[in-house]
Amino acid sequence: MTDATAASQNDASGTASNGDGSGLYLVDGSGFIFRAFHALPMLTRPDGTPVNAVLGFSNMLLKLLADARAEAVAVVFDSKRLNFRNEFYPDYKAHRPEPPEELKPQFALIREATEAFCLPCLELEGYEADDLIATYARLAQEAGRQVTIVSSDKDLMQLVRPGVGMFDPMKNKTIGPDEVFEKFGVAPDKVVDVQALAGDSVDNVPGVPGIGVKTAAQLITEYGDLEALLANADKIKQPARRQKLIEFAEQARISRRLVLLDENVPPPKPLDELRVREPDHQRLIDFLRAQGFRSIVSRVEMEMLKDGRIADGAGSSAAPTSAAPAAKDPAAAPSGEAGERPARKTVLNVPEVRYELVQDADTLRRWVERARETGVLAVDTETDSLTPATATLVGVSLSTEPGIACYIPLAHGSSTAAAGQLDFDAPPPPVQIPTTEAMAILKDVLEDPSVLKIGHNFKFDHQLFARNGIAVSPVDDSMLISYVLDGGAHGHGMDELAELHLAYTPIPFKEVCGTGKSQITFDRVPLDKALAYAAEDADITLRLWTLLKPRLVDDRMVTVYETLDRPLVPVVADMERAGVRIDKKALSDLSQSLSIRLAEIEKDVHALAGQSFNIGSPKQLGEILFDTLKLGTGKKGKTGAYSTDSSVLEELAEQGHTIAQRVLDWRQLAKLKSTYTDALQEKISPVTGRVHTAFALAATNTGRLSSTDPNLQNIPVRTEEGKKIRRAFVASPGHKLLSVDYSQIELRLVAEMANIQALQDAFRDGLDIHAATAAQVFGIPLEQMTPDIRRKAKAINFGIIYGISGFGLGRQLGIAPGEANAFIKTYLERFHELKVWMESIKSFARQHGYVVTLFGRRCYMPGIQDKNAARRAFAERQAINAPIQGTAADIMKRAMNRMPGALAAAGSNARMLLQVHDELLFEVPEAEAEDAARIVRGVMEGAAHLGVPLVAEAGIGDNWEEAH
DNA sequence: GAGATCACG
DNA sequence: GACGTACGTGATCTCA
Repeated sequence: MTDATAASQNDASGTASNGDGSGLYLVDGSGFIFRAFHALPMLTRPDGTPVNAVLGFSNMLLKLLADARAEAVAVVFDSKRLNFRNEFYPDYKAHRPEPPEELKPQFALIREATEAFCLPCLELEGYEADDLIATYARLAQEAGRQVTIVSSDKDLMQLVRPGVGMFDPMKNKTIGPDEVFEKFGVAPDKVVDVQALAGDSVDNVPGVPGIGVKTAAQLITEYGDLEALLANADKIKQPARRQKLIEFAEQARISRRLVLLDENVPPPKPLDELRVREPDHQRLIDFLRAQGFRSIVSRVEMEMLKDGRIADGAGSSAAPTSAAPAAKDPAAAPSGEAGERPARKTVLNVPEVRYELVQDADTLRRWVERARETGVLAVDTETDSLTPATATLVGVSLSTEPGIACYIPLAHGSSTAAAGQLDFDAPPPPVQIPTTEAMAILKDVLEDPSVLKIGHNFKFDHQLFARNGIAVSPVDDSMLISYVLDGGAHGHGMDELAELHLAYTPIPFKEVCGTGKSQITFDRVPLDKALAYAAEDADITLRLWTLLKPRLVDDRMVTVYETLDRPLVPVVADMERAGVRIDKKALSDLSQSLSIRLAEIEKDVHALAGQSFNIGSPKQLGEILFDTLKLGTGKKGKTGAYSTDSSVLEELAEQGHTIAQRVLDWRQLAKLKSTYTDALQEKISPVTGRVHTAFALAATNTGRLSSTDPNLQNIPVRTEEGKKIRRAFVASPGHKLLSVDYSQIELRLVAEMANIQALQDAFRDGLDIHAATAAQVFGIPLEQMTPDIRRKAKAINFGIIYGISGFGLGRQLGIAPGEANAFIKTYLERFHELKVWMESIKSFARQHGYVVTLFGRRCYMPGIQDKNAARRAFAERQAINAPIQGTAADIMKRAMNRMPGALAAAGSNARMLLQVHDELLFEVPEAEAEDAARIVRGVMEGAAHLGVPLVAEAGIGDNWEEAH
């Protein structure tokens, strides 16, 4: 974004002031601490002190200082003691629980942070931050200064007025009169009257019982204000409401006093002291470094380098640059001359950016040259759809160094004419390099082994270039680097990482293309907007890479990235591009027959219920079953609604209630129809005639892939009806489908990682593992094994993988938790190594906040230190499961990475199409099927060399059901 | 947009 | 003794 854009955005948002440096930002420090603490994943300093809220706070200030430009910023805190409201209403905020343990040490650190930023801290005993904010807002407004309250607290919304706005730093959204009206249904000056009636359970403000915000707003709108309403309470038509208003009139008045902010508290610092100040950079860096905030520090340092502040070793004493004139120094500049001061551009600002629109071949060649010099090139493609296998390439953006980027439009049309529509009045399309020519110029550098290409989710771009005959290499992916470094700690989308690491909000896609029905494709975006958006993406990608790449070495995660995730990009890109063939006719026939059967069942169910209702509505169904028909009492969930999930319905069906069984049938068929037979047909590409899923490489907490749009990892297989859908996945003419899956990989990995001798022996002997464990645990010889005992052992084996609990196992087996606990006890005695291993994992997780797979992948477990026992227990089960599931995922990735090479070396024409966690699906010329099966099994079984053998089983067929 | 439900490993 | 439970995903539907 250019500075001009940034400035205009600020103005448009209404948060900026007159630009004369007299504006004032009042940050609700206390409010922010709590919100940041709960919104951000737990982070600790090397010494164990939690600092997540401190990081959020620092990032927020940094961003604010960059955005606020010429404004003064002050941070306001609550005083620790009780405040004046408790004097007339002792219960005020009485139900507030103690702050969480991890938050307590952060209060002091946040004050330190404020001081490190050289910002004034405002607090006053006996008053809340909100009262101070109200007072300073009034004072500043009277002095003609524009005020922006940085908070999202609804209690502050009463202060919004001309000259006083609010800004929500977490949502990055301004709050003006319109937003206040949306929330309270009245103008800001009536907010306290509404709050007085509606009350607030969080702050323990009583209000009037039975009246919520909606009703309160309606009443205040009708009567003008609270006193007028109370005076006319007897005229209210609704009897219950009238009575409550009369009865609780005094309580409403007290509530109003509680929520009304005091604008006249004695200000702890004179308003004039709240002026723009130049931060002491060295002090700030020292503080941030002490908290271990590396990315933030390097950002500040980068800025200082740019301004020549580090070269001479000086911090704040360095000579001011032209962008930060001496008048900034409060000592040198007597207050009161604010009007003459030019807008400040602090060193904390996002550096100046230069984005160029490339519309001719020579300019593009210059960018290619530049990339050859720097050796790195961030690349991002823009298309007209999210399916890269079939999307049209609309443009390419490049960045060679931070702040320097370009956009090369290739297929932009006229922005006013609708796509494919003839409009002779429309302006002609813009000047663009023909796609083939641009690709020819780019091919050299994209395939140049000495230029590293950097993308964010490059799998997408890889496909587009592959379709243009370009095999991009070598490639780094900032999304995957982030995933390897911080998997489980947060998401890895570019916008989220930009917020987190760069304290910057990229231009939202919807701002460029709109949303919903009026959304346009990127080829219809005007070039100036396309440039700002697309070039920014390449710029941010490069910046993120610069920050994250060195951490791979520091955190010893290079091997995981280099051997598992990085090589996967071209492999999975080719799978997505290949797509899978679907028999559309089979699906549409299935849809039709399902429609008929659903209609029949629906008729039955309505007859059994004695009335017509929506079976698809769990709410209506619950009411029919338990209120109307009174089939048992029903159990209610958190929301107070009856649960009608399959376990409940199955129980009713067993008691002989036909309707429950019929609803179960209906549910199953409705699911199959809506999720699979209908939706899948629409996902067949008209271009390739196949379905192209997207495999997410950085979505799961354990290292698995996931599949979306459509999800091809959850195609039915368990029921007979479901298998019909799987039969619609077919091979091309002359081809077969080959499915190869790992046998019991997760249980083998438990035996390996926990070093369970007896279990390892059983696997080495090639025994039926569930029968073998049953024999060991229940002491029954294999020859006497019964299916029921084997079933129980199987359930325990699965339970182990999930981080077993007696309750869960009991529910699975339909036995009492106590009985299940006895099974677990015996199991752990027989396989005593397991218990030791599980304890060591949990202890490791508690100590480090993450767990590790056999191949070194880290999975962060934010909940492991939670004070709440249930949440902690949940995290402990995750901690047991993640290394098992994650190691299996690692092994599968190793196999996938070796697969194309192994197939090519053997001269096989098999194509890998899908991965379903422990299964790979291939399409292979009929005559080669058996050979391919042998090669694939070899690669999969050889993907890791462990104490237990890995076994892969292959199946061949004309469709997926047959091959599986 | 959240919650309930259910398809898969 | 308390917490509320099997682990990991994504899509669809209803309802506020």
